[in-house]
Amino acid sequence: MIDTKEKILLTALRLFARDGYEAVSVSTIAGELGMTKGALYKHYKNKRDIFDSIVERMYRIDAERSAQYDVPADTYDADAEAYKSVAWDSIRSFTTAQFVFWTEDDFARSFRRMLTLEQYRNPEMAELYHSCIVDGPVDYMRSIFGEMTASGVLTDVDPELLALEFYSPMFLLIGASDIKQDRKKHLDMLNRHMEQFISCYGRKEN
Amino acid sequence: MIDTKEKILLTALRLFARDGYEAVSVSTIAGELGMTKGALYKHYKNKRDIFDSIVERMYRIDAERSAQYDVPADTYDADAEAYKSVAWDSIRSFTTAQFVFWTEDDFARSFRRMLTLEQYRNPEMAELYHSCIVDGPVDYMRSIFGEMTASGVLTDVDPELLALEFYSPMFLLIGASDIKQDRKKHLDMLNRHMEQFISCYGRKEN
DNA sequence: TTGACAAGTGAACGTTCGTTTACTATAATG
DNA sequence: CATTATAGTAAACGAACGTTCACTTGTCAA
Repeated sequence: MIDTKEKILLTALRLFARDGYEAVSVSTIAGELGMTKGALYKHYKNKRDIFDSIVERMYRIDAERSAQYDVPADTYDADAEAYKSVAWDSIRSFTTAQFVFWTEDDFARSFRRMLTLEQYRNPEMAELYHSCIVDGPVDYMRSIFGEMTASGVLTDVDPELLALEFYSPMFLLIGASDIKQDRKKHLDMLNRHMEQFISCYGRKEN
Repeated sequence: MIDTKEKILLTALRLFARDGYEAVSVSTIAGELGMTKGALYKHYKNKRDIFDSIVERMYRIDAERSAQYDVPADTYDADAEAYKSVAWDSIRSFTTAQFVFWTEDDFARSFRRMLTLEQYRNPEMAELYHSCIVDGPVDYMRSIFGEMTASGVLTDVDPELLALEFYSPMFLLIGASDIKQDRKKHLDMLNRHMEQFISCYGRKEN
């Protein structure tokens, strides 16, 4: 089979995401694929090589997604009222897309869980974990809110605090989705949170 | 030494919290204490017994803390304005105490990290993790906010949404404290969040 | 047809795992 | 003083670990 290497990577990721890297044996990965562990070494030079390939893959996926979502936001030449609704709309859809990505996309969901399990052993994984789903998103929202405050679309509360208020419910709901798979309810809570946030901090008028 | 059993428990917890249960060997635990692994079996019948003792210990600690913090809140016989400030003050101090507990108390902090690492393997650990630091606190705040809304001290937004808005920043900051040990900043953010929350949702007048 | 190569088997490697056992030193108890 | 319990060591157990290797296929190009 031509995509055996891919199957190994995905199976290993699924197991790493449940049990942690150390707790998953090469035999188990091979067993899940109906082959012997010796065969794995035709595709990866060792167990760590599989792990590294997973991380490398995620870097690639993340780069592609960033490129896709980096609308330069230079389109605020229209009137203020239009800019306002466009800004909130794009925040809404971006946030929802991020939530769906981290909770429903098989690779991203497993990768996030794997990072969760590796964060305390490996400083590099800790850094990656936080830049992906803790500090990273908060910093990103802070920079957006900073611009919006400057444009007068937001009340002038400290953007860092606003970013925390905005993102942390999403962070909690992502974690909650790992156990209760009540997708509808979590998405609903996320949307209600965003509306609440906008009604609290979005400026009604100029 | 009379408290060897205690030292074993604390050392094992510290290692479990960093590497995960499976990745910690009995030899390593013994080695950290300067003894051979055979000696461990004079105190615990096997490795799992150490883990179970840790969980049992946390149950005990949690029960003691609940008993201590369960002020029956039956003291809202004073005038509304006084009740209001008393309610917010106790929420503030309770929240801060919880944050300090989960981020600075050695046992609680390690236990929380251990649960984080075990949550995907063991449904019982998943349940415990969420009841301790995800759904549990949210549900608790929801019931408090429900009462407060009924008393007219809070705007009548859905208490479940309010609980999410209130607790999730604390949840994120607890996680953030695991890497950046910027204790002052996290406590500061938590306090600013609470003031922001109160100014948003606390009724200024009756 | 032949030869090279890719992919998988199964056994073996040395190491480490959790656990048990025989034994020893120390300290408390009759 | 004799004895019994406690807390430790050191060695061994079988099983599982990651990894390697000789060997067998099947496929495809020369």
